Parts: sequence; structure tokens; C-alpha cells
Amino acid sequence: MKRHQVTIIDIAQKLNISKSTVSRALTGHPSVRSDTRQAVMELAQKMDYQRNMLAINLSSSQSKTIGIIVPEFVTSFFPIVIMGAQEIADQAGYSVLISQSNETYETEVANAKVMLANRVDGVLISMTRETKNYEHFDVFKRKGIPLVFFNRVCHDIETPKVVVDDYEGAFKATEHLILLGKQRIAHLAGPPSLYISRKRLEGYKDALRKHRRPVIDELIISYDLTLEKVKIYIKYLLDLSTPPDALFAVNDPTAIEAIKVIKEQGLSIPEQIAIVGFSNDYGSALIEPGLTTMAQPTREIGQVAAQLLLDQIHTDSSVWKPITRVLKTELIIRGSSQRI
Amino acid sequence: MKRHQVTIIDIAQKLNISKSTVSRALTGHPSVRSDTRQAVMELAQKMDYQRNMLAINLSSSQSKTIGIIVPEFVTSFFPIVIMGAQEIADQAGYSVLISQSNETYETEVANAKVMLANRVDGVLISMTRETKNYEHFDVFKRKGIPLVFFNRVCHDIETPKVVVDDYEGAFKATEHLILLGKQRIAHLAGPPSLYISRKRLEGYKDALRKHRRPVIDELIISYDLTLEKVKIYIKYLLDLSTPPDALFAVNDPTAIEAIKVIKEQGLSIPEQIAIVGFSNDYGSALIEPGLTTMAQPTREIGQVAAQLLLDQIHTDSSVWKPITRVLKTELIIRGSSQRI
DNA sequence: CCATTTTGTGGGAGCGTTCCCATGAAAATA
DNA sequence: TATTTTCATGGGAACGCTCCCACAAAATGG
Repeated sequence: MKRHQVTIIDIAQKLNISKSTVSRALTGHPSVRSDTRQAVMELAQKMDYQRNMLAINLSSSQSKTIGIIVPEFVTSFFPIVIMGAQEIADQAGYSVLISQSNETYETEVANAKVMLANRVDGVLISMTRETKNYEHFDVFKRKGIPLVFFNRVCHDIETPKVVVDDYEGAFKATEHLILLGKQRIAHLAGPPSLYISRKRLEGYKDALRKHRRPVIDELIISYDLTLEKVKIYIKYLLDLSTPPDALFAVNDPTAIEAIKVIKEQGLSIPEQIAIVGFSNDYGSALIEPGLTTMAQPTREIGQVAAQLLLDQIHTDSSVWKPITRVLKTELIIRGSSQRI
Repeated sequence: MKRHQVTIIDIAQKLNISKSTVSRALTGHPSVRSDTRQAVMELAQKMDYQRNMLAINLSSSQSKTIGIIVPEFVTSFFPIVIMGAQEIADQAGYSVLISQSNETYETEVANAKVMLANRVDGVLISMTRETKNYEHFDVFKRKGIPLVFFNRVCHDIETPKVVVDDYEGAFKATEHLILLGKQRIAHLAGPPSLYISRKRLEGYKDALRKHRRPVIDELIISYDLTLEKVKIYIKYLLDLSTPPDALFAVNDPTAIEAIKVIKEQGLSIPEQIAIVGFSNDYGSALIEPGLTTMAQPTREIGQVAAQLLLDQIHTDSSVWKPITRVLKTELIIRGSSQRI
């Protein structure tokens, strides 16, 4: 049944030396005679020997693997973050175990368990929009496994984080609409459970205040990020006695959905209603009109987060330094808010 | 330094029983007295015990992990395939190790090594566009590790595959353009090293032949799928003495890029030139005009591939049954080829 | 009531490494 | 030449688990 694997013992026997010597030759230990090493290397090659990470991991009690938990995979944002993280991990010789929580709290908890069971050396995580209980993160802390949050971070737990300047980004996005001469700027916000939703909302409000515009409650809608609902809220906004003449959406998928709905309703963008998103996702340049958006350095987020995690792993202090890295966003102006 | 992990031995000692019994209790072995099991379970819970997969894997010589190697991560296609695969893997209690080859042969080889070293129980793979040497796949065969190809498959190696009806899809796509009354239909094809490129090219040609149209060589361009080059080829096509009035692109990213270039050139789509893509990627519905495309059941590809792989893993015959599952494509008509 | 089966448990090898310690030979030093 | 140092190697425990085998106590049967 069980196919035999080529082990260092096989090599040792053929060469009539001990497995210790083979191990040393293979790992590049200095105190091995060069002809011995040579012979081992050659035979290993010839026998298709592959070091068994399972054994190495067990022996060293570390898996040389980092876990990444993301809420979803469909929009381009998370895949690109993962690319960035993987680059860094690869360079450092780490494998990457990826799982997506599907925006579901239960799945996130289950994924965390899997990571734990697989003894990952650290975890990169962006929470689901539902996550309000952080017990499953505490376990990592108790076990001394580094955790780095990115994008959707958790502020009730001391840990390194990588975020963008959500407040400032939202501020600038809103200001951009104000300077365009827009009078009634609506905001389609994310759920208050997410820190980024709150920050972006704040930036939006402060921009209005700075320019002495009223903050109008009926123009602010907080929703749970399930895109199907965008249609309902847009229709609500358009049906107001004085509808908005601009919309700042919490993220690009939301903004894109909004554009679709507004076009369906026969309104012109940006004349009747201008739109700004947040992220610069893949679709933002494709949709007509192009979506003005606050670009996030997506790949860089992944790189920085991975680097931070690796740093934590290598400094084996048991306390996590709660470093927060804030990356800059950049306004990209496209047709959805262009002055014509 | 090394933090102590809670092991079954810790539990055993506290309870004054042997580790065998603890192991049995934890794994649900029948011959354990129920009060013993109860006690073990409770203590395990209380002590934050997490089974160490590293040890279990080594002991059982299997990792309960499947590997997935994809060429890239940016277009929506592969992430969605992965989602599908992960669903199936999760259900079966398998973890997923993902790596992307970045469309580079060397990286693909390196990734394969990592998979091997981590003793994955099987691998799902879609090759890079450069891969012409299959030695790194043979290793899996020699070691008896199941391999399932999807999308970009390899025909020089006997293995299960999951593909879509590329020939038929291309045939229908081309026929659609013909029925639209288009006379000179160009084809921007993929590299001949990829089976899907060849099949799609064949379908295109046969559709022309069926409708007694000439196959014009100057209208057929095979390129290496690096999107930056699309611009060059489109310009070449438009500069022909009699330029094409339709374009069938090998995939959606190519088609989308083509639309952008053609719009830049000031031509009207679909009146002057109609376009059809292949895949129904995320961007296809967003771009203006919407891209007519042959939709692939993307998520299903992942599910079927993972299922096939799991089947192979569980039937422990050493020969791979070279089952090929062909999934259906479906023509989705949008603005880029609509009769107005 | 003794022989036999069942049930629950303990002991220990094995999975493939690494790494520490011991050992003998060769080389360097006194 | 005697003694210490270096070098290359071997032996074996450890990593945390599973699983086979053995064994005692309890249950069953004639």
C-alpha cells in the first residue's frame, strides 16, 4: 500500500555511512569531508531524494509556513495582497497556507483552528465583516504565534497592523467632490463593526465640516457590504425629495455596483451624480465612466504585512509589538467625477 | 526559547492514564470508556490543546494537504477556480497549499519542489504559458502523487484533466460573428505551446470553413499572452489594407485590452469591429461596451478538479486514470457584438 | 465454576529528521 | 615521543503522534 519514500537512511546505507553524516551533508554543515558530501549529493539526486518537510517540521517544531486568512477572493484586492505577501514569504523560504473565510465568522474560526493545527509560524489576517468576537485570535496570542492584521484590522487586540490612511483618503475623496462643486454628497458606508468603515465615515464628515457643509443624516447609509443591496440604497437616495448630486462609496465594488444601478436609472454620471470609490480595484478602470477612486498600494500592503510578520517570527519575544504601518492612498481621477 | 506545546502526554499525565488512551479518546476510537473519553475531552479543552498536524502527518506519512499551482492571480479566473477547489477540499478535511508560478517556468519547477517537500497528497495544476518541459511533473508520477491538470493542461503526460470544450466554444464564438454578418474575422490566439490555444484556433478555423469563408493567415496572430503586446497586434490588424471587421480573442483579458486599444483608435464597437472573448471574467461585464464571451463554469472547474484529485488520492492504485472531464461553455452576448 | 471471549488500557516501535554527545584518527603542539 | 587539539563521523534521543501487540479484568457460556 504505502509507497516507500527515499529517506536519508536509504542514502546512508548505500554509502555505508551514518544518517547523521548524510543529514549534515545535505544541510550544508561545515564538518563533512567534501568527497563525502559530493557522494551524498550525487546519490540523493540520482535517487530522487526529497527532504521530508513533515519530519523536519516536527523535529524543529516549526512549519516554515505562514497562514493567510482573507474574507474573499473575488474582487482583485485580496488576491493581489496575497501576491505581495507570497513574494516576501518565498524569499524567506516560507510556504503560504491560504484560506478564505467567505465573510463568515464561523468559517474564520474554523480556518484559525486549521492554522493552529498545522502549526503555522504566523498568520496574516483580514477579518470578515461579521467578526465581533476575538476569542479565536487570542488563542494565537496565548500560544505565542504572531498575528498581523491588514486592511480589516482588529483594534481590541494588541498586534501589528497594516492599514492605509482611511481617514485621510476618505477626507480627500470627499473634498474632491466638494471642490467639484457638488452640494449634496451621499456616503454609502460599510458596517460600523469594521474600523475602516468608521474611519472612512469620519473622514467624509470632517471634509464636509471643513468646507462648512452640513452633514446630512439621510445621505449617509451604512450597509453590510453585500452588493445585492446596493440597488436598494441607491434607489432610496435617488428618490429623496432632494437627491444627492454625488456619492462617496466605501469601496470600489460598491461604487461599481452603484454606477451600474445609476446608469440603469438613466441618470448621467458625473453630471447629475458624481461618484468616488476607494481601492482602485481591477474593474474601476474598465467600467464606463471610469471610476474615480482612492488607490491603495495593494501589493505593498501584502509585502509590508508579510515582512512585519516575519520580523515578529524572528524576534522571539513573546509580546507582540503593536506596530501600525499606515500606507498612503492616492486619488485617481477618472470619468465618474471629471469636470467636463 | 521554545515555548512548550500542550501534548497528549501532558493530558495523559494529569489524568494518570497512558498517551495511547488519550490518543484514542481524542480520535474517537470506539474502545474507550465513555467517562475516560469525557475527562480527556474536557481537559483538552481546558488546556487549549490543539492536535499537532505536523506529528500526525509524519506518523501517517500523509499531509492531508493538496497543492494548487496556478500561473497568476490577477484576473478573476484562477482565484475563482481556487475557491471552487477549496470548497471541496475543506469538506474532505484537506488543507490547500497555493502557489503561483507567475507565468514563469522556473518558478513552476520551484513550486513543484515545495509541494513535494511538503508531501502534499496531490496537486492541482494549470501550467504557465512557457512550460514545454514536463520533467517536474514526472517526478510526481514516479512518487505516486496524483496530479490533476485543469485549464492549461499537459497532453504529454497521462493524468486526469479538467477542461472546457475549447474547440466547440471557439467554434460557436466564431460562428456567432459570422452570423452577425462579419466578413473578415481576425483571431488573436495564444501560444501554440498551450493546448487550449491550439484547440481554440482549430475551432475558429473550422467555423470559418463550415460557412465557406476563407481562412486568412494575416488575420491570425499567435502571441504569448503578455497583455502589453496586444496594442501592437491590434494596430497591425487595423493597418491592414483591408482591416478585419471582427475579432475573436483567445481569452477575456486579451479581448478587454483589445477593446481599450480599439476605442483609443476611435473605431466603433461593434459597428466597425465586433469582439468576442473567452471566459467571462469579472471585467467583461464592466467594460463598455460589454464583452461578448464564451463563459466558462469557473468555480465548477475547481470543484471538479478537486473532486477528481481526491478520488485519485483515495483509490490507491499507482496508475493515474487519465479521465478527462470536459465542461460546457456558454455564449454570453453583450454589446461588443450586438446587432444594433 | 472454570474456560473463553470481550473490553479497556498500557507499552513501545515507528514516521524522517535534527542535533547533541561521544569516539577514534589525524594533525598540531609541546 | 607524548599530549592536546581538530576533524569527520557514528550513536541515539527527541519531536508528538498513531497503531499494533500484549495483558489484566470483566463478561459470557457451557
